[in-house]
Amino acid sequence: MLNSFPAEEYKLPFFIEEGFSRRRCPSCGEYFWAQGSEQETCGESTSDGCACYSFLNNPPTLKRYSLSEMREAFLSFFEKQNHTRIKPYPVVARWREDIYLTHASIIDFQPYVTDGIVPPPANPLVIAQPCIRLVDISNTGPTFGRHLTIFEMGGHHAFNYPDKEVYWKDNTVRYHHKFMTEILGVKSEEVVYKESVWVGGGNAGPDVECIIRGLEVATLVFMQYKVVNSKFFKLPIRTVDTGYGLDRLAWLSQGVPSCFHAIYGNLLDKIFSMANLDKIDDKLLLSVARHSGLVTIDKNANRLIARKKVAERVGLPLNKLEKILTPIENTFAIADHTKCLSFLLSEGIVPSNIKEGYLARMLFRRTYRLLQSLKMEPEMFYKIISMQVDFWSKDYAHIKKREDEIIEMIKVEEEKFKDTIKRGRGKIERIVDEIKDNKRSFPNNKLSELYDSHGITPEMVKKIANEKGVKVEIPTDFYASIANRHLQTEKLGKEEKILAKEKIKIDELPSTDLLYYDDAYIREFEAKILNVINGNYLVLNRTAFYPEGGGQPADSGFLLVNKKKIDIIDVQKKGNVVLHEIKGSIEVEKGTVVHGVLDWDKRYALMRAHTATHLINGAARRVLGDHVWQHGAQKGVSVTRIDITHYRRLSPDEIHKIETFANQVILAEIEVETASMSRNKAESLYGFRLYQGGAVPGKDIRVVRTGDWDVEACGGTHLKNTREMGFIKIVYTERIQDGVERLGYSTGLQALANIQKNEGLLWKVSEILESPVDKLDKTAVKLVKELKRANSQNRKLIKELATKESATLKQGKLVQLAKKIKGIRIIERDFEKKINLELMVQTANEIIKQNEATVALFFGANKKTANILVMAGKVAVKKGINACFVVNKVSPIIGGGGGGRANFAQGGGTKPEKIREAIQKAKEIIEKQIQE
RNA sequence: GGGCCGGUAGUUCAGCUGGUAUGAACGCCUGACUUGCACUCAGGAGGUCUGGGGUUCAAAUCCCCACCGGUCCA
Repeated sequence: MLNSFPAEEYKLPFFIEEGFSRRRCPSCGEYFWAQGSEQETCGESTSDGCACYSFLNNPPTLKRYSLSEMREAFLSFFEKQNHTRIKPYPVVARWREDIYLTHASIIDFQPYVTDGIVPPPANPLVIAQPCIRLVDISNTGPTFGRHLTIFEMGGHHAFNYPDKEVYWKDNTVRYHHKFMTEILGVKSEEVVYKESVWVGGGNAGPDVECIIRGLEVATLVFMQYKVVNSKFFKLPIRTVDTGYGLDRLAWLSQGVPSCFHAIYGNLLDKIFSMANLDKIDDKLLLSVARHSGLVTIDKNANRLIARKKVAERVGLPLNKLEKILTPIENTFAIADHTKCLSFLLSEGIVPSNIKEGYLARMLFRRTYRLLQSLKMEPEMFYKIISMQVDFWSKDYAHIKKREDEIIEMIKVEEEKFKDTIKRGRGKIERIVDEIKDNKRSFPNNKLSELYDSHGITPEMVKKIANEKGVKVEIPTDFYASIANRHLQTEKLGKEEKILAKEKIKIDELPSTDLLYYDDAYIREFEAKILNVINGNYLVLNRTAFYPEGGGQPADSGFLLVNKKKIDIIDVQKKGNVVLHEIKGSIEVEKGTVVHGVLDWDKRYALMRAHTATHLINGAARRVLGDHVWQHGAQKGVSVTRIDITHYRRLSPDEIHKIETFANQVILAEIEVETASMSRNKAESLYGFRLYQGGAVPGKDIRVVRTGDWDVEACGGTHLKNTREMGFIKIVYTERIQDGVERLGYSTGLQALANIQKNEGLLWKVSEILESPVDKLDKTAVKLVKELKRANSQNRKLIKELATKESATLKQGKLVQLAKKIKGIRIIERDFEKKINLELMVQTANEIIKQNEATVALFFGANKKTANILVMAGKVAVKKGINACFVVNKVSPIIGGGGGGRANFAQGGGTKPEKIREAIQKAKEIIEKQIQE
């Protein structure tokens, strides 16, 4: 991988004109451009210590800007420079398959714009994009706001096409410089440009980082390469990708101790006072802030090492600084995380244990722990979230609309987390108690298991163990070892299916004309054969066969080729070409005209299913809330399913409501309209709700709209009108993941069939129970009650029987079977064909209870099996009886095995005819045991 | 998308190298002693060991499937 570009790449006319010169930082060794002769180092407050922040209490700007003022200054400046202002995109990147969250402004335009598939919404453009970067989560706080999990990136972007140049490196830097100096009023010689290389998201290019008074405030990236296997390939479109840290710029202009002070102002003060941190030594805070650039927590450097450096410079003992700073940093993090959560949840992320939902859960749990560490009550969480909602609604109105849902989801999360903690505590206590009893140390593998499988952090284990006086050592590489564990399992699980596909040069074939998009109701069509691949894949110039896609299975049917019927067994789309897989193989000339006929019953059922999916989705959103998104779907002829995000199990009421809503739409006879339109238009008309089925590729998007009920980007075939569906019935629901509910449903006659099936079942049960259907619930309750009573009575009876049985034995009716040797009674009893092990055991128990100097030798045999049971009282065991040994030795005679303990053992076998022989042998062994 | 853990009394769990659920604690019921702090003591009730298959003489325990839940990572 390239780690530097030639110096030429950075030698811009602007630098030469303005008297900038290229220098090398003696501290970090990197090259930079600066104007004045005074600038010796790169001027950035790095972990190498090239500089510290000199803007604190001493901002270089003409005035102080709040974040929203800074945003406006940035946007309007670039508007004046002929950039079009674009509305921010969501923080959840639903239009992309490769990532969950928007972590830079350029994300909005990848991959379609940067790859040249779709034109940009404007060119050049300017945007202020809220971004989420959870990779920086451990730095959020300790770096005083240089890192944030949520921040706003100002970006002015230009997309340069081979035939249309907008602007490139030189102008980009000129714009930047103009903004910093003319608008913000920073002195020109205070702006330092550092050379660097930017690689990310499969793209790369040179970039310059802009440093002012120690703080990096912007990165200007010149994206011009695609990275494939560590090699760079020139892209046809060169993209100006700039990122201005609007939060950092606000910080710079205010000169306050931290970026959090700059962003949140009064809100931060309130959180501080909620955390009982009213008396903060501002002087100390500022002097720590000056050196906070030294701190960066990553895999190589931990919090303590960074803190040590700061402590040295501030001149305080490490532990004292640690004690003062930790609560402050935690409060910073709380301010940041609660904002991040508000944004995430407002866009319908449901906390769960998979995908983006997991990120929300992780963020929640981290914040919750931070609150605990500050001894803040959980109610504070809600208060702060509400404060955040109000604070940000001024600029992002949609957040306020979702406030109730946000609070509800946090409530559910809190309950879940409390449960986890409670369970965890119990688990730890049990382990610790056991360790204490055995005086062993806490095993490390237990620590990993607790964390990995039960979500219990080693810190929590340590705390609880310490309370109980057991020492726990957390290995320093604990989290690394967990990561390692996952790497290993990942390797094992990665058994990629290599589909040995024949090498078809699909790209060279003309794209298939898709008749089903012109009219979804075409059942028969004429087409020409363009190609036959491998003898069994037909390529036609046009087709009405729908290829598998968007959760809709492929059509089936047949083709008439030279009057011969050929069955279509699968249809797939590769690129723009539809492949028809046929049964068997065929030899046919190219250009032959064929007649295609669809299996219409199947297709029509799938159309109903597909439209039904949109209805259910719309209904679920109305019943459950706006956080509901489609998480996946599979259409079927008899049952179709949709997975939706929701934070709770669906109640029967909710299911019925969804069902009712969907049926009301059917009765309302709503037209289903499909339209193809440009991505930009579709997004601006309907918003990102479109992407229910995930990211959709391509320049143009097919939009399926069911009145006001539902709008989705969808490539499937749909009914013309909802009335054709007839009827819809939800037949099952299940929870496939925490936060994801699956709904299964059928339409039309199939729905009726499903109901009839269930009704049939009801009738059958009613017949069996001899109870009318409407009384079945009561009958069932009664029956279960009775069954329980019968069971317990049965147990009682067995006990009673056992008592009687033992009494009989004692009375001597069967005394001939009892034998006394050295004071030990051997009671032999044949239960014959009535082998009831429980009765045998209970009877033996009773006998032993009466006289511990007894050995019970019970047995029974029916046609199939034989059983032997030996039980010895305490006295008998002391005399040397070992029931287990006896049964073990004897059971093979009856063709089986057996075992147990010294006082009790049972065995059996499949040769009942040999039972007498076995018992004889058993007696011999027992007698021998007593003799010895 | 991948991995790990679990489902046993009303509750939290033990038992799981197959062999009696004498299961434990808390809760519940009855009685005694007390009448104020998790009172104490004596006794008792309470289980189709999530469901369905399989292996076995024998399955809560081993194997497979389904359902329900927990958790870590991308």
